[in-house]
Amino acid sequence: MAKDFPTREENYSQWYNDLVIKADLAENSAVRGCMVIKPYGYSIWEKMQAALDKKFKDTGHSNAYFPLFIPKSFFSREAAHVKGFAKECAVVTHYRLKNAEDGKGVVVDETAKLEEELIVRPTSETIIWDTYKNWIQSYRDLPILVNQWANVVRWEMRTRLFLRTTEFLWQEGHTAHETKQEAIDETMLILDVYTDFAEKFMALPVLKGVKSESERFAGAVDTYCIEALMQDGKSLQAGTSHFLGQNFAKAFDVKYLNKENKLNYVWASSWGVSTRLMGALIMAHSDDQGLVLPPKLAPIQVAIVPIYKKAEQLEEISVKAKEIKKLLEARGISVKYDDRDTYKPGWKFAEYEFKGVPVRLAIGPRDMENGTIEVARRDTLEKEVLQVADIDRKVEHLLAQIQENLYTKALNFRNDNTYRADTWEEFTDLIENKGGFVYAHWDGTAETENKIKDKTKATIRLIPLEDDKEEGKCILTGKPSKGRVVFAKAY
RNA sequence: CGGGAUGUAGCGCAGCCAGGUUAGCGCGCCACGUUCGGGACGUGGAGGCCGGGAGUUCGAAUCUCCCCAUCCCGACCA
Repeated sequence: MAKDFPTREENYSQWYNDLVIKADLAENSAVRGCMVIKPYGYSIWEKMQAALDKKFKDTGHSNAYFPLFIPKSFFSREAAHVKGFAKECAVVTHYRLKNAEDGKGVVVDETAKLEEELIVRPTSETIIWDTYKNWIQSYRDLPILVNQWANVVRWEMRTRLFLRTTEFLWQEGHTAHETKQEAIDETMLILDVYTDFAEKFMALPVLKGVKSESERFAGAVDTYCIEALMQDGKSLQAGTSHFLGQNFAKAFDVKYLNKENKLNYVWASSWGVSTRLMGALIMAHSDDQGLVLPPKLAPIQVAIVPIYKKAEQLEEISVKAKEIKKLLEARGISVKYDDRDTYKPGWKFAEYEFKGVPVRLAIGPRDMENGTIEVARRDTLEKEVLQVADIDRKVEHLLAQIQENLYTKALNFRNDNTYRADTWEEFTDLIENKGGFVYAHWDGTAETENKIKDKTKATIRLIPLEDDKEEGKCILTGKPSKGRVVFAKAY
């Protein structure tokens, strides 16, 4: 299936593109910039959804669903918001087609023009705050802790599977609170939820921080984020959580009566992660042999391959294999027993390897005689022959070990690719020749940030939250800096 | 929207410059047989409006013009 596959060294972006397609995760569709997420890829996304959804519910949130379409006028209510999204909105102007006069196909029926155009949501703050206005009258209605799983559309000029597509899937949480502090607490709570998810499920270490003004969400007071380092030394924003202040409450006139019978604007947060996480997952762990998936997100955690010559052998092996499958499933492990006769064992080995299945078991006639089984792990590509007794416990343990190992490997990689720069020369050298995260001083102005971006293509990924604030001088202007920020080239 | 390139079988490509029988090759696909502990082999077979349209010509995948689509670079991008 995937023999001619470039190494990361040879061509990193080709490696990524080929991996996504050849591992059956997604493909380009007939619609420019929009992808088809294939069953194998989608089942990974479903696992992500399930884990995140549980975390949201466990922290008191409920799911709801708001419309795909947003009246155009809603967008202009919040000035910064419309400015940020105006350039990438799909607009619905008509609601009917008709047969073309020349009989060739259909054309837009110009008489069916919408009174007010509809925007296909690039995010849902506006429609949601217009709705919340009706839900909120008193402090007793607060907080509102709602999340929605949805698709959104942002008309991107250039797209890449999972990393940037015109339409993508995500979740967006939208909360309303009595006080500023509650809204900030919510923003930070979700940042921790995302961090925990990235580290525990994706095996992906992330940096937490706040965005500089130029990277801030359109309409937010503060945007917090988690950033992860990919194997090519570029940073990927894996999730954002915004403290919206009272911006949307004021734009949509959402007030509540407090206990003192006084009207106040509510305080808000919004937060989201998207199918972009799939890109992060792929680029964080995979190698030149293909996809590597952390056990907690792998659709198939264990593949069992029988090795046999005759039909009677297969029958005998199948009995044993199915027995093992049951034992593993009893421990909550997802298992695929692949007894297809249409592919040879070697082919199957290569396929499961390429698709990142964490553990592969092989049973052949020799094993049947010796009471053994071959166990291969995807992360290290190591193989060993174990006694089949107690195999379910051994595999369960191995899966946990793989999960741990992937995280450690990714963390070591990040540590090895995190630098400090004190001069402009050091900085440009690191950005150009090494990549990775570079901690450096910055004078705090958008102007300097932009100049650095123009000169090096590196941007401020985040301002660390609770780093020891060390004073210094801006690497570009030499002006005073209150603390180091994290620079990197980014996706 | 600028610069460059490419459209030939499901996928990847050759053929085009120097027009000429039935358009090839690899992978994949189907059937049968032998195989099966790291991507098997043999034999036979199916599959093409050569991106679309117009033109030149006795004759066009090949030459000319127009159109369409895709990819790469740039601009753009919470």
